[in-house]
Amino acid sequence: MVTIGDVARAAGVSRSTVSYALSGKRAISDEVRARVERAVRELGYTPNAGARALATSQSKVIGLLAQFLPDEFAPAMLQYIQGVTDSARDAGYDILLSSDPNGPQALKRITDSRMVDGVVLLNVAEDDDRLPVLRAAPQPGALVGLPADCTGVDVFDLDFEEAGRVMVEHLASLGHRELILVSQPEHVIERGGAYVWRLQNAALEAAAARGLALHAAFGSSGQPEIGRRLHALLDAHPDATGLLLNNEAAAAALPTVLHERHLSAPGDLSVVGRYSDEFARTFSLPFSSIESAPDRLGRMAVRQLVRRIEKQEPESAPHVVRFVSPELADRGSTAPPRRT
Amino acid sequence: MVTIGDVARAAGVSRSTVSYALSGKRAISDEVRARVERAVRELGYTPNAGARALATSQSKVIGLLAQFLPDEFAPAMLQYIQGVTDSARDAGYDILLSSDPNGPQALKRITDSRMVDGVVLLNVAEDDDRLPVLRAAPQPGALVGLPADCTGVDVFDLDFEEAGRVMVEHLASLGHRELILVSQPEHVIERGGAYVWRLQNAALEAAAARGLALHAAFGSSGQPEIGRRLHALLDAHPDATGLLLNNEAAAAALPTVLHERHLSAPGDLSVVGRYSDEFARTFSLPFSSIESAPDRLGRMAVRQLVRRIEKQEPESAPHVVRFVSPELADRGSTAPPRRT
DNA sequence: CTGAAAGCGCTTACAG
DNA sequence: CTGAAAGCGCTTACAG
Repeated sequence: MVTIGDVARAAGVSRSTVSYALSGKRAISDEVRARVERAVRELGYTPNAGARALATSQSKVIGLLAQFLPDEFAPAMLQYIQGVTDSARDAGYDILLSSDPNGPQALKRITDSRMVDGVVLLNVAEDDDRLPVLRAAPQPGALVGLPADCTGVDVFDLDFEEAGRVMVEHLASLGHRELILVSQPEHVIERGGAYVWRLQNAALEAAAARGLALHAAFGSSGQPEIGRRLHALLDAHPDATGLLLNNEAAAAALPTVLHERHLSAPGDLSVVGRYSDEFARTFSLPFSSIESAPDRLGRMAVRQLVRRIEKQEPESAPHVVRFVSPELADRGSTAPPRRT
Repeated sequence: MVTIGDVARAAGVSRSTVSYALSGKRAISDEVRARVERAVRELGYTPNAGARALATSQSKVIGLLAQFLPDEFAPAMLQYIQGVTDSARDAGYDILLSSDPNGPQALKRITDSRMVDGVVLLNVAEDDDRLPVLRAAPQPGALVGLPADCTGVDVFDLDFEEAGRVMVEHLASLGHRELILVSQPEHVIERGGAYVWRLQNAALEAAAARGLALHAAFGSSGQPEIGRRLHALLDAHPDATGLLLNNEAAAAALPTVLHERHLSAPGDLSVVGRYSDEFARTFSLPFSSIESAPDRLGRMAVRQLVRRIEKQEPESAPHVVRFVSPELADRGSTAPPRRT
């Protein structure tokens, strides 16, 4: 392999001069710089990442701790990953992707070995067992998802409370009086997916404040269960005129369910989901929905993380907890309820 | 940070002894080993990855070159990624994920800098511009997807030709005489997605051999275009009784299209897709399909790559091109055609 | 069975 | 404006 020594020899300068010429960290005469650049080009020199990391204590790599949980919704995950990798690249960082089911152990190894300069955690649970490890690590961390305790980390999440309110108020203002809310499976909550509660409780409160009936239920995360569940809920609440979905699988299954019941939205039922626009387009989902903005959240997390890594902020600038406000993408699946 | 020197001091031995005790590369007395292990545990020592990589010329990292193309189907991508990361972890490797739109440049940087010991390429095109870079790199590479020229790399792909034949023959044997095949968008082909041709040509041949009419068409990769396209195709070929889908978005859109046309499968139309079982479950797709096995392909690629990296095979063992044979998952969406 | 030392390829004070 | 040298934290021949 070609090393900095080869470049130095070819350019007729010292290795340190090559290093400085490349980093720009001290003034170099135009002539020498040109010779170095030429040698770099001709030899095809790329610095050895391990050597550089060892010398600088900086790897220029960000760790991305994802968990591919069987009962959580995979496609959304890719969008988070995409937001993170894209913005990391823009900032000059590579991504080390871990999907180890043993999150704390993987995180400890990755941070202790100094493979990464910082870490983004996806799928953060209310009481996430990776957080103690992250707080003990020397590198900064950014989370996508809101834990109970946010000390020592930067946190980014959709404002699920506001999302619940927006969903309910949108249908209330159209005149609906009885709604069904289908949430994620109970496993997700048990695992600490507090966002399910956050949306549901806010929706219940908003419904109570407006005098609406809101039937809150859990749904599973795949077929055929979720389809049966939707049928059962529609059977159980025949007078409900609005359906709120905080469950991507339910949204994906709903067109078929409506077909089977000979119903259509918004004629027979107004529907509001909570998922990304990308998801809606790819899966032909014709329902209005709260944009869950996974790519945007991933980008926000990386940008803040990079700011910390590069200490653009004072050493221990206060950590942030930032919520993306929900926006309703209107796809025409809501209308005033049919008079009964 | 705690270094091997700290461990050595705590255990009262030399740094080399610590290294050997940890690697097992030479005999160590039980007593010394115990002292070392204790010190490692108490100090929480993890070797510095950069230093180790520099000393051994091995990073224990595999590069994963994915491309998040806007008109290709995202959810399938996550399954490839999952197969790759999971099997890499099993083999003791971490994953460096690159989604750089400039694939050749990213690949060159990652390999030249010795960040990775080997590379897996996803989304491989017929004439993939990353291949020259990969062949010139000192690390081995494994591909998911079949390029025109396979020299110097290990290649894994679904047997799309056989898939086309299986689809046609399955419907032929049920008595269908006129079929429609919806492929990926033309962009995908122009970009070098030769698998589209491979499946289509084999299907056309099989149809010709059996005396069937097969209307081959392209479809777009998202809504609402793909829905309109399906309607148009069904309008144009009213006598077709079988529908073959080599296009995930089309499969996702079809339930709604059938609903809108008051058709059902297999009563009015027999349908066979080509996608993964995971995809079918998540998106409530009730159609029989050829299993595309993304996770399996990812695993195969990594296993072969690791074998090369670790030279378990003779230095330049012949490179492999391995096809996964298509299996038809029966979800009950095919039947003999309705008599007209 | 163990240790002292060289070397991996960089960066960065230190000197001039 | 440039160079010689130390040092980052490992591994591994070399010696005993």
